[in-house]
Amino acid sequence: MKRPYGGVNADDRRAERRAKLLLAAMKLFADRGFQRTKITELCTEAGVSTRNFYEEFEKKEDVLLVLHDTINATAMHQIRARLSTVEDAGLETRIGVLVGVFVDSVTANPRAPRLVYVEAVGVNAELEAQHQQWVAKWARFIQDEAQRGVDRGEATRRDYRLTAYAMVGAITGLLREWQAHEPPLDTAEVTAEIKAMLLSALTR
Amino acid sequence: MKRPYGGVNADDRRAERRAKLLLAAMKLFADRGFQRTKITELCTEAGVSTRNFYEEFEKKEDVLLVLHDTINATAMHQIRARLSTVEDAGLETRIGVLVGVFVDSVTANPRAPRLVYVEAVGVNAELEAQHQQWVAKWARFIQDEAQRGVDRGEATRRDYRLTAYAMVGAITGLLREWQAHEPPLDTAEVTAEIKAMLLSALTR
DNA sequence: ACATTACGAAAATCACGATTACCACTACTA
DNA sequence: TAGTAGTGGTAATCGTGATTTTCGTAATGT
Repeated sequence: MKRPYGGVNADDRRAERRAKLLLAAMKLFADRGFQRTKITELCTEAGVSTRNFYEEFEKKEDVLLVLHDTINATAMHQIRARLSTVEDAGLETRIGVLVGVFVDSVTANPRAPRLVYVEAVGVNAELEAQHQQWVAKWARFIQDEAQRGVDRGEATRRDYRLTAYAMVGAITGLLREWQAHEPPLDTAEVTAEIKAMLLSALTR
Repeated sequence: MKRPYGGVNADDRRAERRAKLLLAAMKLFADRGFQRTKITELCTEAGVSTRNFYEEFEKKEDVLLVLHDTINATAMHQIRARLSTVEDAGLETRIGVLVGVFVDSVTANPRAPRLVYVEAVGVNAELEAQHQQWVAKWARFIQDEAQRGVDRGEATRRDYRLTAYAMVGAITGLLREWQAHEPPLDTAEVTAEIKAMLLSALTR
C-alpha cells in the first residue's frame, strides 16, 4: 500500500514535488505572467509531470494563492520576531524596524513584489478575498503600533483606520514601482520614504 | 460603397457601437471580472454582433486599455479645470481641490475604481506600461503642486519623487478598499484622509 | 418596384490548453 | 528472482471560446 519508494517516503516525495512546483511558479508567474503560464510549462520548469501537478493542486490559481499567502506570512513573522526584540522602544525605532524588515523581506526575492502586487491582482474572488484579509491584517498591525505611540504620548490620539489602509496602499504602490522601474529604485531610499511617511502620518 | 444606412452615417453607427461596447465592458469587466467575460457575452450585453466587435477592437485587452485610459484622463482633465479656477490659492486649498475632484471623478461610477485598480492589473505588458505612464503622470502632478507649495513657503524644500509615488499608491490603495469594502467606506472620509495625508507629507 | 449593396445574427470552424487515461518502468516484498 | 504495487511520463481526449464565414434581411438609389 504505502511503502517507501526510491529510498524516500511517499509523502516526502510529494512534498519535494510541491516545493519544486512552487519554486517554478514563482519564477514563471513573475517573469512571464500568471495568465500566460500554462500548466504544462509550469510542470516542465519544475521537472514534474502534469499528473503530479493535479496531485498537489486543483488549479493554477491555487498555486498563486499559496505563494501570495506565504510571502505575506513570512514578512509578518519576521517583523513580529524583530519587533519583539525592541519591545519597549519608542515609536520611531519600532516603525523603523517594522518598515525595514518588511521591505527587506519582500524584496529579498525580486519576484515576490511582482507576484503579490501585480500578478495576484484581479485573478479571482478567492485571491481577492485573501488580499483583503492581508490588507486588513497589515492595517491592524499599523494601528496597533499607532496605539502604542498614543500610549507613550508619541502619536496623536485619533482614529487610525483609514490612515492605516492608506499606508498599506502607499507601501504597496511603492513596491510595485520598485519592481517595475528601470533602473530599479533604491531599496534604502524606499525604506526611508515609507518610514518618514508613516511617522508623519502618525504624529500629524 | 459608403452610403448612409438606417438614416445614419456609417461612421456614426460604428461610433455608436463602439460606445455601446465600452459601456457593456465597463459593466461586465467590473462585475464579473475581465478574464471571465467572454467576447460573446460582451457583445450580447452591448446588443452588438461579434463581427462588430472585431471591427472596433483587435482583442478584449484593447477595450480595457481604452477604459483605463479614459477614466484616468477624465479625472485629470477635471482636476486641471478646477485647479485653474484657484490658480493663486494656498497649498491646502489646491490640495483639497485636487483630492476632492479626483475622488469624486473616480468614484462617480462605482465600477471605475474596480476596473482601474483591480481588473486592469497584471493583464499584459501593454496595460502595465499604460499603468506606469499614468502613475508617473500623477506623481509628476503631485510634485508640481509640491513645488508650488515650496515657492510659496508652504512646503518643505526637498526631493518629492518617492513621496509622490507613495501618495499615488496610498490613493490607489484606499480606492481599491473603497470599492471592495462591505459596507462601503464613506467617500467624504476617504477624501479627508487623503488630503490630510498629502498635506502632512508635503509639510513634514 | 427592382436591383444592388450594407448589415447583423448565427452557425461553422479552428486552435489551444486543461484534464484524463494509458502504458511502460522501477523498486519493493516474498 | 519473480510477482506486484506504486510511479511517472506521454499521448489521447475533451471542452471552451475566439475568429471567420455564410446567409437572410433591410435599406438605398434609380
